[in-house]
Amino acid sequence: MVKQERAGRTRQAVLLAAASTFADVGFESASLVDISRRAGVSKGALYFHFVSKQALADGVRAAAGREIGSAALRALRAGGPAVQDLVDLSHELARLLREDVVVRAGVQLGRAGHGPRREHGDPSGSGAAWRSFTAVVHRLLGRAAEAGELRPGIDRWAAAELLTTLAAGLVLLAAEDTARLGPEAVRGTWAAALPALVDAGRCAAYRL
Amino acid sequence: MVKQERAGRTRQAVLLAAASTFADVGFESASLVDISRRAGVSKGALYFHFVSKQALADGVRAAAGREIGSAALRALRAGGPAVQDLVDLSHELARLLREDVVVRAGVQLGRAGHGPRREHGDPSGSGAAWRSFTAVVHRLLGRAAEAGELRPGIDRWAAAELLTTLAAGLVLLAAEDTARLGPEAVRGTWAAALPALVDAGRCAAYRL
DNA sequence: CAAAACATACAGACCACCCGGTTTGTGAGT
DNA sequence: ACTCACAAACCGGGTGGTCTGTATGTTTTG
Repeated sequence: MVKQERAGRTRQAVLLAAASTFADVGFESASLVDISRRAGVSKGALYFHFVSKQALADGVRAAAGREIGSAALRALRAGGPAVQDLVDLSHELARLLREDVVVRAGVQLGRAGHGPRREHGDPSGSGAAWRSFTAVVHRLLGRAAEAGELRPGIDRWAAAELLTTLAAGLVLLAAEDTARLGPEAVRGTWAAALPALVDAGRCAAYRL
Repeated sequence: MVKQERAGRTRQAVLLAAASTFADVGFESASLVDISRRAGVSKGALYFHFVSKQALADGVRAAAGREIGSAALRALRAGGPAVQDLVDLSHELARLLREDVVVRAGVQLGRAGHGPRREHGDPSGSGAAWRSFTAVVHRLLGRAAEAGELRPGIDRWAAAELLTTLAAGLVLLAAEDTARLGPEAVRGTWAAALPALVDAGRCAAYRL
């Protein structure tokens, strides 16, 4: 029952090595020997912390989910103009995707999505992740609508799904060209998409 | 020296079986025995037509590329209002993705993108496919701008990349929920996104 | 010293690819 | 028209290698 703190370090090392390997070559092509070598531990140590390869992937996804979730929470709590908060959130997520291997591996594992077929309950399919992303966006849009920031007569759910689709598109395209997650690229996307949400005249009011 | 026509049939059968298998379980998890069983031929026949598993995947991608390319060409040739042509093209692509296993497998193979690392020349990375998609959209937007359909002062390249990103997003999200490629879903996306391209008043002029 | 944490060796399975052999079609020669 | 020779097309078992997961032994830590 005595947890050792060294264990935490190796667990983290394994998680990091796994994330970087998954991000590099994908789930199926990643081998556990390779991961354990990168982590500087043995396969036995790996299996001590994660009972299976799938559990390892789940661990990576969970860690990525925690990071993304906390970013979303911060955006919900920030009390600025809601659309501005939305823009800021997108930049923060892009930064995570650029710089954080765990996040990158997490969404990448969601993309391929070919483990054992997720069944009905499906608590961990990446579909749920995107749905909750849409929900966050929808709440921010609600605040924006109250403040009169949005074009009148806009369907907030449709707009939220639009932004979700855009985010998913960036994720997909970034797999081939990481520059699409750079600040300028995100800014450009916003510049093109913002008129769908906000009156053309007011677009200049936001710092993209 | 003389091609037999039975060969064409088996080659096609193998291609179809491979597409459906790849679409189901992904490239890595697909086994050649399984594919040949589904095609109703032997492993030897498979290897007669495709020298390697990678070649098989390339064949599927090429076939999918041909279908998508011809749809794009049709859209470029159709002489209607350019924005309407764009909408119609999107519906056609969505239909292909819904109903055509080969197309579905083709983009799916592009998504995972974890074969032997594509090098510099990279003629077959899916990045190139998306780029040429952007180019098609850009040309259609050019026609639309000439006809005065677009909002003034729009950056056509940025708009084309926006639509490409949207398409990529739909592809990614459709992997989890095929309904997103249904006509109503596509229509909804257009309804939300069109104001970014066209003056709000004129949106009603298009049949989404 | 006991349990936790880690290492090593091995078992069992799978898979891509190879290869010798068989069948099927085709065109030339008669 | 009929055979024959040859190549295209197809078959299916074998092979080498790799991979996940387990079983068992060793060190580290509270």
